[in-house]
Amino acid sequence: MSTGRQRGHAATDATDDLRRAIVEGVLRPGDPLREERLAAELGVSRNTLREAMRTLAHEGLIVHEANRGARVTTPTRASVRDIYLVRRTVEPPALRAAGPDHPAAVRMRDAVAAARSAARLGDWQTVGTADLEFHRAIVGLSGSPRLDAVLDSILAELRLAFGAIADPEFLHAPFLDDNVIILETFESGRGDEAAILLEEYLLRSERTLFDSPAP
Amino acid sequence: MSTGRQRGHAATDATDDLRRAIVEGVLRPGDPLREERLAAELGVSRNTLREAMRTLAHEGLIVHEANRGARVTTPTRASVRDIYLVRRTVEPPALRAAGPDHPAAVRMRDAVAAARSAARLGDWQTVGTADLEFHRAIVGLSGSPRLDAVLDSILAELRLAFGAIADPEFLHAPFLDDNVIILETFESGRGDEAAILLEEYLLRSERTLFDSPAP
DNA sequence: GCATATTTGTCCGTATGTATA
DNA sequence: CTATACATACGGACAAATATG
Repeated sequence: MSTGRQRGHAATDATDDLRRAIVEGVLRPGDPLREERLAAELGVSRNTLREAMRTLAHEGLIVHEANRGARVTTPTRASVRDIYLVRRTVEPPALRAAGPDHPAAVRMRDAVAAARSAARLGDWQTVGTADLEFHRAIVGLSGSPRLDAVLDSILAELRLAFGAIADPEFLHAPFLDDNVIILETFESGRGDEAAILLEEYLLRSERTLFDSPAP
Repeated sequence: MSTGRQRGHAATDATDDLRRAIVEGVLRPGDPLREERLAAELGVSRNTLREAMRTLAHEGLIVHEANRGARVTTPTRASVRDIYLVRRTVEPPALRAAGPDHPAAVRMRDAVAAARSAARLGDWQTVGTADLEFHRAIVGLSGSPRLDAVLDSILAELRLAFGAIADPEFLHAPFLDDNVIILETFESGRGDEAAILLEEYLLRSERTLFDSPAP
């Protein structure tokens, strides 16, 4: 997983690479981000790396301590609770406001399909990705680039918290059917009902995360 | 507006200075941000300035064009509409979920008081600031640092859009009483009702902005 | 408690590429 | 089409803060 692609804007590429490394767990919560070392690893200068780190700090994936550099953010119970509060605030209204003929609805269908087939193969990593894509698609119904950005940032943080949990099957398996039901309810025109189901889903999902070993 | 204060972290200070300059209209929408010039003006190096610009780009106050540098974001009808959609999504639920004994409620009271007394003096600039503080306080009821951050960013963008309008009295005067009523309704324990009033307020406020000369 | 090694925070000089007069 | 201005990016430097032996 290194070269080959056409690397464009160095700072943006470094941001993306570093974000991926954090979200995929290559860099773990609490890990210090040494500038010299990291810059060499990403193939950019220290200045460019620092630009990338600013962005990720703004996204909440890393935290700066004065004169002590940056570390990968350590998720806490409070931050997970907050993330789910944001999700409950942002996701259900999108289902309420849009109709089933909305163009973004196909994204929802595709995501559910991808999650189901990955689950049959036992690929829980992919199930997780598809699950998050499903919820991104829901917010996509609102047609708001700003709400999209909020959810992207929030879900990246959540994946960071997921990383602290060993067993992704335990995390995603119970909710596959929920997504299907939410989708079907929405597609049958009962957006309000789908929104309520989604809210319940989010409450249960949060509880699952809290009842798990790590955080 | 220059020295005197104790300047700490240069990058952070530069970010704050630049944000202020944009939000207060010293730099106007579409203005190019020349690195050499701006860095000198802010008293930092170009590298440090670039870190600051990354943050502001993430906040939506400036936009980068590849190899052509950054400019102050030009608000559009679409962006104003989106900003209000986010506000309607985030603000009313906060009123619904919290009770009138919530500690953040005093912020609401203070903001309303400040707006009223500034209005008596005809200081519409201050009225505007207090108005936004009122809505920040509402979201503060939710106790969510992430929703706070969302609203901060959104309202900074909105102030940028306000800047395009000549007459702040026209913009804020009609809504002074709304805030008072929303506050009273909330304090009497009718949070749901207050949320509905707030939603209507936001719809009217958006329309006022659209009916105004500039955007 | 002190001397030393690391690391950040910051700045400068400069090379390269891209857009514009 | 050439010249100019500018953004992008790199590498080196150094003081100050911090960790380490």
